[in-house]
Amino acid sequence: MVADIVAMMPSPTRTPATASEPDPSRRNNLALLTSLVHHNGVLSRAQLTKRTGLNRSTVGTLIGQLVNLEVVYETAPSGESQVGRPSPIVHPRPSIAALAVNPEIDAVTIGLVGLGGKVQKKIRFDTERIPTAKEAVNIAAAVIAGMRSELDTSYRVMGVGIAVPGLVNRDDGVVRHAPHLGWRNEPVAGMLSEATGYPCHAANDASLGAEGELLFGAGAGQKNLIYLNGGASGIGGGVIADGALLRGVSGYAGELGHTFVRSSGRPCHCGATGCLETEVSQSSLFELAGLGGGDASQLEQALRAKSSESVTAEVARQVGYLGIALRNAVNTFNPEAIVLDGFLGVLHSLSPGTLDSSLRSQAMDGPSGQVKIYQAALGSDLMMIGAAELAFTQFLADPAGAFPTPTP
Amino acid sequence: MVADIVAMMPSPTRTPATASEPDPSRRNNLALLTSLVHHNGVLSRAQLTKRTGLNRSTVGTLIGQLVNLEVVYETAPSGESQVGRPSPIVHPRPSIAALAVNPEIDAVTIGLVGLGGKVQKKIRFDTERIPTAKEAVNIAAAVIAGMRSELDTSYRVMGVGIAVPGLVNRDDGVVRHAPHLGWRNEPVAGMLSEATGYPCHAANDASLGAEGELLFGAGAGQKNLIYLNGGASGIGGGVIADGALLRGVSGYAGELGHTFVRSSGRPCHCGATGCLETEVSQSSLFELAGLGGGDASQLEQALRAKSSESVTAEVARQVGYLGIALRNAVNTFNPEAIVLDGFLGVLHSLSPGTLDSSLRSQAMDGPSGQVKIYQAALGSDLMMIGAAELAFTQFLADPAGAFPTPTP
DNA sequence: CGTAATATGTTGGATGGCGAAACAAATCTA
DNA sequence: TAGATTTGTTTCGCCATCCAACATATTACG
Repeated sequence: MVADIVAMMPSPTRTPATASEPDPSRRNNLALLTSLVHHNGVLSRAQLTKRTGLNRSTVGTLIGQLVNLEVVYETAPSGESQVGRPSPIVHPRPSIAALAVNPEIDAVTIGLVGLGGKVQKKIRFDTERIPTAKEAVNIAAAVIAGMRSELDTSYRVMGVGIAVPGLVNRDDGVVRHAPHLGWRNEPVAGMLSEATGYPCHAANDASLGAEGELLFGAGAGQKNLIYLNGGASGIGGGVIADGALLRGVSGYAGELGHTFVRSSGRPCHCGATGCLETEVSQSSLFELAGLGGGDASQLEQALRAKSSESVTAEVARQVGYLGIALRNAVNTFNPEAIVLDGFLGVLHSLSPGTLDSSLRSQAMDGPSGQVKIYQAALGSDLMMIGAAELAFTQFLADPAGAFPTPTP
Repeated sequence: MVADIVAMMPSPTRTPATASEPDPSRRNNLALLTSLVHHNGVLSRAQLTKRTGLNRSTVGTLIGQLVNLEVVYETAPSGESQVGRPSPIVHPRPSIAALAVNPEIDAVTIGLVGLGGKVQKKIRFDTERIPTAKEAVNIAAAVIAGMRSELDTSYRVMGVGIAVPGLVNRDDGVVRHAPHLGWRNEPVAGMLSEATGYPCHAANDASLGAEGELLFGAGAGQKNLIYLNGGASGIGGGVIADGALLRGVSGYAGELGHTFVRSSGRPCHCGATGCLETEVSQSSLFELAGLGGGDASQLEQALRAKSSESVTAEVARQVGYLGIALRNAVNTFNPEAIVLDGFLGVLHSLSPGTLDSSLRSQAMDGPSGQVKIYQAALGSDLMMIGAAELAFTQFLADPAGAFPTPTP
């Protein structure tokens, strides 16, 4: 129970080589408490004291400030009581909110997520054809404009997060290349910021999925996890290492969909051959299932119903390649958990144990020892939560700082 | 600049609270300064002020403390002077030192490294046969015992770091499996600590190599780099992500030597097939070069002298597989630099540009855009420096804390 | 049913590190 | 030689935190 977060202790494993840039994991204690409440939902003041390692009195004054700032509120102690004076419960205020935008090949989804990670609102706007960046921004801006009066009266919106299936430079919000959307060098964050007046940030969808699963989903509490999502637009990946999202120098890290899994494999749109994404795709599964379209759960049902030799063979083939990619990832990252989303989760669920045993036999003893494979837990809310987290980041780092005021 | 990181900021940590110790933020900043001086060698006080973002006066008092603690010393300003009052130069005291131990299949090397990263002493003890863990510990203990009087009079030894070619659990110092040494579940850190009285820590050699190159070598200043070392005992890897070594849940991360590079490849000792380590090895290169043994630079010379079709073909074959592994790594990590050591550096040097162009064509545009490939810079000192860093870690996190006193 | 034990909130005071400002020192420029 | 510039030094005030003592709310127990 001794806090994994402790007041004012330098991390012994990370001695900063250069102090020229602020370490983003360092926060003041106000931020620490806000993050705890946001990510864990409901905690008593006593629990917060234990988790932070701060003094009772300090936590008292800090919570007082957060109450004044209307970031959290306290309620009477819960029914289940122990010996001693009951401790009030601290809740995140869902009226502190962030907007989330997720453009896909057939729709643009806009969501509103409150502090604490609950999706308050989700609007899916189906598009006739693949939206251009401009169209996606226009759609998002229009939907947000429609919500505007409600947002202004009932919420404090901290910003907008955009989850894009492609390479995104998180620092400047430019989509470098989103192959399935056909976007190149689109400054979506800037465009949407211009259109709405809110501060906007963009990132890769799978990276945000990884963060969402880390904080609120199947991987909650883990510090090292790999998230892999399989959808119509290929396979995206996000990696959490030591509690933080792996970003790389430009924020492009985590492209596990392009892991090499087959010699003389088919050419991939990325320019290489034998990528996981080209060998493992959901289209053939949908065909075998006799479905024209649909989501992962429909696919799973249809494949289970239609179990035949050809289905079994194709599933086995895809699981085999997935196993190779996972073996690599496990040897590379030594994670505690692998979270599979979309049709990759279906593959795992259809042949339970196959991936596990494939990992045990292929990956090295040490790294593979503790790995567990999960199916993703958050479903369609995941992208909203992950994208909103992007918009919350700045606020969580400084909850007492100036609240951004939209200037449309 | 950075002012906000330092003052009165806690940092989330994975270590339990030693709540009894006071003044955590001062310790933080002391640690910051000590690390800067250690890793950058020589800096003026003015530079330290800029780098840390701390106030002039604060840096003054902190440096004063470090001088009192005999961690650093100041000298007169350097000759090259600008407008304004010259700023004294701060040097790390090399008498603050750490011991380094590196067992290999044919030798055990023991080194002494001073604060600032300079190798003060290096003793290579050749062994008749592959040393057992016990033998390696005995050798190291004996050599250290021989140095003991000098250590006690002229140095303050912060501990011992052991670099082991294999899977090492950094937390408990147990070598899980070192295939080429034939070690399994050997608590080397505990054994050596028992034998010498110094606090001992162990880690994977390539991981430590990565840290060494990051802090003092070819990758100095980078925040995202991949280090790959090819030696007689296979291929080891270490990854620096966002300025910190990638460890994974048990510290086994970074095993890039077992990246999948070939379908239906040869079986590897790790249990899988098609590993980089089985397809790319130095033994065939040594054969072609007509050498029975030797180091990387000898190999390079011999291969250059003996250039023939068979040499060219084998080099091309190995570079091809290395390219696949690097492509994976680049897509996964989006690093700024790749540092190749040992015979992998030779491969790169023999066919300059091949790896680069192979990366540009295979890896994705975004991630590969900024990558540069380097040959390792530190040579045989690297392991000493990396291992010593392991022993310095605790000291760097709390330079004012209790200095460990050996109790033999 | 009342007292003890336990856990936690609350308050006031003490601590200690840091930044700001004013001043001093050392160098370059003109 | 005077001014500009940069940096070390000193003093002072701030403020987040911890500590200790006290208050409060609940369970445990006779």
